[in-house]
Parts: sequence; C-alpha cells; structure tokens
Amino acid sequence: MPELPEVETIVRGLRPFLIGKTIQKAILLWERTLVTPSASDFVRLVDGRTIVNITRRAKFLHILLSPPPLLSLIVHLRMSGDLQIRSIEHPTAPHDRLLLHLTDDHVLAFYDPRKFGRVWLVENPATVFARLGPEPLSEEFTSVWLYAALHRRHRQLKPLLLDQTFLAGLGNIYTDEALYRSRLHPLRLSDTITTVEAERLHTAIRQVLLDGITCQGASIDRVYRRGRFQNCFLVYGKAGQPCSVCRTPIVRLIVGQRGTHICPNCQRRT
DNA sequence: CCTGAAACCTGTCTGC
DNA sequence: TGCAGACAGGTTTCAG
Repeated sequence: MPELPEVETIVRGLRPFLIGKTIQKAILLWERTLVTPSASDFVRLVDGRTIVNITRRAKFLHILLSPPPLLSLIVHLRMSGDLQIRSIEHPTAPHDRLLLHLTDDHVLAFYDPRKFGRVWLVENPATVFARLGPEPLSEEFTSVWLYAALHRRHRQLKPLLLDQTFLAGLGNIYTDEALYRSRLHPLRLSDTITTVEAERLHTAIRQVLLDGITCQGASIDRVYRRGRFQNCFLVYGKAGQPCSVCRTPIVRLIVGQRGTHICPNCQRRT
C-alpha cells in the first residue's frame, strides 16, 4: 500500500494522538509480523512504556518508547499494512496482527490483510535502517548526487529508483509518475542519463512526493483511505487513456515484475 | 554487478 | 453462479 507520502501522512496523523500515551498491554496475533525480539520478550519489553515520539524514515514508522534506555518500535507496512487507532468499544478488526492497548482506553492496531508487514523492537534503530539510501526530501538528495549515483551503476532506471538502498521512499506509483514527469523511459540505463535529465528527474521526484504529501497520499483500494493524490495521477493506472501532454494513449508494461505506466511518445527509450 | 523469477499472503475484479 | 486467472502501493532470496 504505502509509499513515502502515505507513511508520512500516517505519521503526522498519529503523532499528536500517540505522544504521551502509555502501553498497557501488547497482543501479537500473527507471529511472523514480529522480526525481533521473540514474542514473549516483545510483550514484556513494551509493557508500561510511554510513547515519546513518532517519526518516519523512508517507508518505516519509528515509534520511540521511554524510559531510557529508549526502545525503538519500528513498523514497515509493506503492501497492505496500516496503523489504526481503535476505541475500546471496537478494539479489534479482522486482519489485525498486533494490538497495543493504551492506558487511555484506546488501542493502536497494526492492521495488515496480506501479512507482509513487519515490526521490530530494537535499542538501536540504525540496525534496521542500516542499508537505506538517502531521503529524497532531504538536503542530501541533490541533482549532483543523483547524477553521480546513477553513473556509479549500470541498471534499468525504474528498478534502480525502487531499490531502497539507492534512494529510500519511492514505490511503484510515485516512480512511474516521476519518470513520466521527467520524460524518461523506465528501461533507460542509469549511466546513460545526462546532467540535464538527472536535474529533471531530481525535480520530478521531489515534486511528486511533495504533491503526494500535500494530498495526504493516494487511496487506491479500501486499505488506505485518507488521501486524494489518486486524482492527480498522470500515468499510474491510466493505460489506454490519453497522455495529458500529447494525447498518445498511455501504455502499461512490466518492468522488473512491476506494472509500469508510460507515455510511449513522451518517454522514449533512446 | 545485474536481471528475472519466486516466495511471502489475502482480497478483489474480470472474463468465460 | 462458479471458477480460474490476473492483479495489487513491498521486500528478500536465489539462480544464471
């Protein structure tokens, strides 16, 4: 489900509600959701801890638990995950995988129909984030960095942009939209991108993510319902519909096993 | 190093 | 109506 803008929206929504709340009891409903530690250690370690902050790194949510030494509760929503606040009258729903009962009679539920989502509880969050590339909305991500990084590799553009060790936060939708906005073909080899093209791609990536956040993400199925960025898609899910620039029908192809949407006229391979 | 395929899962939609 | 098949916003692992 969620890419960077959706996760950012969820974090911003949860932050004012969760900060200051204390965990009274944890219930793990699907064992494989928890990467580390063991279920019994997890339940024991979070019990009685207070949420002091919640932030985002790439597509991970990072919930900080006091007292010191602080523990990091890290969540990746993968394809279908969501974090939802439940009232004590309706504390669970089908597909809930982890419940955190809070002392104010609310429940923080990790809801995840496809069971791909994962949770970590660690002392050092860097162990989970170790391999991630830069944040695309940070100052570290510049067009100069992007050009150099593209030329250090020899890979198809789209799978490279989806690689979280290269750049952290893009997913299938925002990659297609960024490539379309920068008029680059998803199969272009990364080391053939010119300086001007890298500048265009850099601008498009940042702009599409910022637009997504402004719209509070995109809602495509019933899992994530908050956003309206789906109304602004120019290519994703638009196969057969006319390109907004040249009216050529949008084409759907498969790149790196992922559905990929392009304007075959605006996004030439050579 | 790079690519593609398969695996992890469940739900929804389409077409016969 | 029933059923097979395709498809879904992600990531990891493995073979070539």
